[in-house]
Amino acid sequence: MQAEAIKQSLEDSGLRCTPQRYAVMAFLMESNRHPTAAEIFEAVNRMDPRSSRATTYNNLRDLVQAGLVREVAVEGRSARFDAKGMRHHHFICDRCGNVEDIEWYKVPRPASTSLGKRILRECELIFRGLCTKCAPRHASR
Amino acid sequence: MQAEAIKQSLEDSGLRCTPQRYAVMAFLMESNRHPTAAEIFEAVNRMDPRSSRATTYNNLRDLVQAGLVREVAVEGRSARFDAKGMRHHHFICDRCGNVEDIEWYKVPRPASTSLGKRILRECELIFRGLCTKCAPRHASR
DNA sequence: TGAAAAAATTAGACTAAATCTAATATGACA
DNA sequence: TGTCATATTAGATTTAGTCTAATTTTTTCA
Repeated sequence: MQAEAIKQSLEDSGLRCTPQRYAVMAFLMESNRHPTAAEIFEAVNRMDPRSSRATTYNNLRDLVQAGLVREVAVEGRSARFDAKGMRHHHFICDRCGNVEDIEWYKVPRPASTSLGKRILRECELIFRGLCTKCAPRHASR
Repeated sequence: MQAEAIKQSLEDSGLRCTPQRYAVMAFLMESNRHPTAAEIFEAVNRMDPRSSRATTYNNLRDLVQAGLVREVAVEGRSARFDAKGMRHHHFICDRCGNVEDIEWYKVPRPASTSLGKRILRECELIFRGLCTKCAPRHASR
């Protein structure tokens, strides 16, 4: 189950699976937003293991170094993080500033396939600087 | 000349062309990196007009609001800015974290044209999350 | 085992970026 | 010129993040 998987991936990366470290990972895995370090700190401390600010920041640093967590650049003042399970790129919309995940395709697809068509549509949005939510409404700008 | 153009664009946006405001704009126009607010503050104060920290931040805020300057999201702790002359999107490389400007195309081009080809190539890089500098070296990852 | 060493955690001090505040200066215009 | 809105200022405050030195936990290995 999940718990074992987290423990495993920590150890595969040469990190001990401490309660505090585990809690950070678990929270990041179940969260689909991109929480700030402060939010993670708060969430982890809402229930058990208790983790000081320093430990939370240290663990985030270690997890990023190990490649298990990615630091995401966003519009705003504080760095945000997300669990790096699937490969995706972070796209920031020009208009609303939201971060949108874009799948990472290992191999370019021909434009004739349906995946190829989807990719092309996404490309179009990227070059307009608009996320999928903003694009339809401003197609003509 | 430049000075007049800046004055004009400030006034077109309903902003008075104060010495401090002008200095920020002028510095951003001539700079091709994406300086931080602190760097802008320092640069503006190296020579004349003198601008307090609060004013520099206020002016940056106003310029962004007016659409003359854009706040750029980067990997790191402090927000960065650039003059928004040409429309381009900011792409952050997965590997090196650098910000790369990507032109903003108003209209999608057919893949048969040479511009179309270039766009497709750029799309490919984006979906790999790599900037042009990193992509060739890691094409096979 | 259990003593010594290594790794992790902690509270709280510190730093730096950005914002806020309240006082003062400047420019627009009747 | 006098009045009013706008802009600027110094410096205090807030907030995210880092650092430090002491303590706790885990590992190692005699």
